[in-house]
Amino acid sequence: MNLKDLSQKLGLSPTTVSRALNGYPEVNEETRAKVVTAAKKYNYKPNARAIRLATGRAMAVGHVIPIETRHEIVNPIFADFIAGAGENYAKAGYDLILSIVPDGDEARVYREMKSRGNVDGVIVHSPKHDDHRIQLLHELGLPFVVHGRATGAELPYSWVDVNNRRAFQRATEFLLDLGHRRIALVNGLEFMDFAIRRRDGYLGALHGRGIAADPALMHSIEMTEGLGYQIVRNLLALPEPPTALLLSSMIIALGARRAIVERGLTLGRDISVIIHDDDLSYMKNGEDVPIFTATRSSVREAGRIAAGMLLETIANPAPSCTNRLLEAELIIGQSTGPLPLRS
Amino acid sequence: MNLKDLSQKLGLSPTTVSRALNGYPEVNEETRAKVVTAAKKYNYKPNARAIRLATGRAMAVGHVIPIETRHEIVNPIFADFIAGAGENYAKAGYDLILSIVPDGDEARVYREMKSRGNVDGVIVHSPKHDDHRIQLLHELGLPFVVHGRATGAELPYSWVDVNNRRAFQRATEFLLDLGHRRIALVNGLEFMDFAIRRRDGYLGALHGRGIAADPALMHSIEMTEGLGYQIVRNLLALPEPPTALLLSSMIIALGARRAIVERGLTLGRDISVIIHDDDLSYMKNGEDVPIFTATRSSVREAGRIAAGMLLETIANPAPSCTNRLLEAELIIGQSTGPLPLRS
DNA sequence: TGAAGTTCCCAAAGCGGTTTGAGAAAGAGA
DNA sequence: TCTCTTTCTCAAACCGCTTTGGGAACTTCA
Repeated sequence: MNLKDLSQKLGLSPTTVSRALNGYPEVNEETRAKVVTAAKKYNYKPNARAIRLATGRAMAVGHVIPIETRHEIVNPIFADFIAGAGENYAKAGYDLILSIVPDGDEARVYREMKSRGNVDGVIVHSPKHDDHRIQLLHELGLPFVVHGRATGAELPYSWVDVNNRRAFQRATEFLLDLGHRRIALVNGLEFMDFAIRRRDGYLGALHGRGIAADPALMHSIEMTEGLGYQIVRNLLALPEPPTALLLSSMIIALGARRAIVERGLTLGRDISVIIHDDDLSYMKNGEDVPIFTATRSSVREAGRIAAGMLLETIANPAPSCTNRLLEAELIIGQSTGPLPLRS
Repeated sequence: MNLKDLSQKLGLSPTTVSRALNGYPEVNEETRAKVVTAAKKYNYKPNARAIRLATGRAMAVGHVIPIETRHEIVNPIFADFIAGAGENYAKAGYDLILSIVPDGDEARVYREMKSRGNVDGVIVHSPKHDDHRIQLLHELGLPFVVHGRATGAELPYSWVDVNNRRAFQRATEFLLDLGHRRIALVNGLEFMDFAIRRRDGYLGALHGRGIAADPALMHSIEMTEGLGYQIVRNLLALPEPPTALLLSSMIIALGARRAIVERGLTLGRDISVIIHDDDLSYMKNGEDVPIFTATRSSVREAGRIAAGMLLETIANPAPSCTNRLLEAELIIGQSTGPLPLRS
């Protein structure tokens, strides 16, 4: 059942039927009612392919997700981010096109999306420091919103980000207030923009109290359970081990906990841990009582916001940019405590 | 730059240019070469929207991912499954359209995909026991491949699945061989098909040794860390606690480990644990040495296979069905050991 | 009564490709 | 030389919708 069939059944022209269904004012309300009920009756749904060609809009947004090449790791936060974003797309009648692309091959994909015209805009995931993709998308004229920021981009652009710097500064200060002085940082890979900001927050807090950062306590890893375990095990084996850990993700924390337990230490008593919690649906930081003290910010909410911004940009391609800086809340859990007395 | 422009520059008709680029035989090789180089020079990429309308193919595959409504949980295996599937789609020039839909609302989405024609086929995720979606997709005539199976569907259909029953039977037998008799099962929700099969495998192994299943040791939960923790904590607090655990996912296992450690027990010595490991990229079961003894099967590989099957079905819509049953390997890790002597 | 608006609907031209059916040019066979 | 193929190219139709530019019928106003 297509527009032509339907219009014939109604004894109207395709034009009128199309206008009636799309809410144009130049059609009699009585006629419109007839058309609408007929459309429902015959279960008429306009062909998406035809609409796209006729309107020149793809009615789709692209999410280009880089996959870490060496270990082929897909960042697990994507599932929740996309779940949030998807809600908005569905409401607006947009499709979500997912493209999982090896690290460094994204430029090609963006160019192709632009020239083939199968998306109206894209969400940029996992921005690196000084990310070249922003420049490219500007040149291509493809609307986009960045999840995160890319320090160093000279042109303005739209983004949604967590205040990573402040979150890690606060977390560090919280540990300092508890008396900790040897605080280790287990960060994500520090060519990622978020990781740089977190390190800055950590260093800022230490500096504010006149404490020198110890490079032996600062690590930058891919955020997996296994690496979290290894790094923390090494840290605990140091002659002067840290008394507190600042961990960039829940998954690192799971490995860290394994290392801590293995060494016979008790979380929150022998050693304090603060994590950053993206509030992933399948990996909650405790159901009622938080397990870890954490800086929390829902990545799903970020997805919702980013999608909303992108749809807005597509609908109204003004040259202006919107930014949204989300503050992480500091959740006090059971994994932090005062500096233990020397044993 | 569109087909018309390009053909004018070449002094050829759009027909010839189109045919040259699409490899039709009725065009002179010399002409074809000219066309191809010109296309490259002017960076001509055919408009995806026009191709779709003209050919009647959407050049896209839909993944409808149900979101558990109460807790809004997105199954974390999707990220890896889709990463695997995406490789195949990219090669074939297909887009991957992701649709995250509240539990139970999938039927509407499938119908809409069919009538709007924005996909050529779909992958069915998370089949339930006697899943109605299979019947629906048959009626709609939309090509599909199921990741998993749905016991009770009367018509044949294509699927890729792990041999869940055998995996859990082997795992249970392995524990029995180690002398364990009180083996607990912490399964996924048992309206999910995979969970039913796993339970059957577990029960089959017990039955094979003449051991009665104890309902107090069998649990069915949403697979989260938090619930894994709660259930295992309760199990360990029983007057006669289990000496071994069979866990349906790595994430449950993380919670289980927390409960075990909290109780002061040592994994693999005081209590044995076997998990099912989907080999998620960000949640490996140990880098070199496996942490948990596990039945392992790569969900990413399953994604690759499912995508390949679907593309095949779309290209060649024969009435036949393909099935692929993947055997999980049993990985011996450090989390299992012989039944400890009575303390 | 005639002119000027309104209101409602339609024919036709698009969007940018693919595909059909046919024709011109070149080569082969008689 | 003429006819029949084969080879290559093209004009035009088509995919299913939107959108432009009228135009008929009906009001309103002078």
